Amino acid sequence: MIDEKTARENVIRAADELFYAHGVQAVGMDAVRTAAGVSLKRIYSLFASKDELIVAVLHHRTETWDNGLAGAAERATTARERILTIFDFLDGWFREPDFRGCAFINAHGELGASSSAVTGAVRAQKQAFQEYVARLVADAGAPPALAPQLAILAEGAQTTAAISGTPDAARHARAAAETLLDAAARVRG
Amino acid sequence: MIDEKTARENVIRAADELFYAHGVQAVGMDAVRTAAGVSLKRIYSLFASKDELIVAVLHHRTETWDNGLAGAAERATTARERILTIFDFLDGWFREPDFRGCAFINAHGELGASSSAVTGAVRAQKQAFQEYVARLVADAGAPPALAPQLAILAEGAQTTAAISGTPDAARHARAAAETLLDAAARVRG
DNA sequence: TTGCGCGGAGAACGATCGTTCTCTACTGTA
DNA sequence: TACAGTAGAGAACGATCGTTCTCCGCGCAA
Repeated sequence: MIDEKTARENVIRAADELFYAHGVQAVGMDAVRTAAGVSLKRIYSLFASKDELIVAVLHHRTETWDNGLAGAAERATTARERILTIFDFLDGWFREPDFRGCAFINAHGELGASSSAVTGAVRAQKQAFQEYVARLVADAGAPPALAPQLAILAEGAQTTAAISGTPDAARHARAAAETLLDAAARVRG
Repeated sequence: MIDEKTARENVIRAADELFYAHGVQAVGMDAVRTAAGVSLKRIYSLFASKDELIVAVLHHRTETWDNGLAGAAERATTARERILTIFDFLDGWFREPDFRGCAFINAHGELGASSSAVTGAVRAQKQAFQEYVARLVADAGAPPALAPQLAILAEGAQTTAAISGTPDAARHARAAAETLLDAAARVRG
């Protein structure tokens, strides 16, 4: 038998892929069982309900996102460059063939009205991203008001890329971010 | 009996409110029937399927959105101001108690993977908005590259406001738009 | 070898959904 | 009054979903 940790990971990874590709409600637990290779009984011993599995998947997505962001930031030497790597990271993501928008935004649109657990997980992720941007903005010595503006650019790029089906939004958002950074630098001195 | 036009309007209006408040998949046709006061048989004589009703609702939302945007723009005298009224319009919308994000983004996240008709309607609306912004940018004599940047700000403000539950994003996006407009004017001379 | 406990496969259950069908009541005409 | 046509109310149908239950087979102690 597979040990509990591996089984958990298999279920979350399979559910993540299916939920992201088809939407949460369009994927039945049977499909998760088949994809994960873990029996339904086992799944329900690991997660009390589908709702709990959804939240676990969102937490897993948060880690993936954070790691991707941190990995992209490593290539930068200055705080300003580190901010711009956010949009380079988005650009690479948008070009992945199975890109289908931000899983958190999608989950919120689909379940936000009915599941407060989902709303909480999504809100926590977005707030963490806001704080990440705020740290970078502070490191760059830019005014704090710049942070939510950059975060809004990143959010808008994600929905625009998802709906349009092209990765152009990353480039546009990056250009806007540069303009905002330049303007902030000009004001500062 | 209600005439066909009124029945159609009643169904679309009822479905729009329910879909927006609870999500499309969470609302059954029975609930639409009850809210619209139109029998199921009649609904299915007006719309071949739920999918067709969803698309009709999205078209109705497009008109509402266009009218709201045009109404806000009327108050402006210059092209630059007309661009900024977009964010004033968003601000007012975000403050409505039943605001729950952009219906098109929500519908795309929920059904975009399974219904190409929904994807098409959503994509058409977003493209129309992009073109609207592009016209205003041209009227303002700003470089065309500014248009997608402003549109991305508007999209990002909508998702940020929906998830955070506060209307602050409209103010932040407006400030960013002003900076971008100023920078474009500075370059132009 | 025998008995036991546990896990896998998937059938079963109750609820709900989109869609269709049945039955009844009403309208207008001769 | 008798009749044809239509629309409303909601029951019915088949499918699907989340969740639970049953049955079977395998590994291990004595």
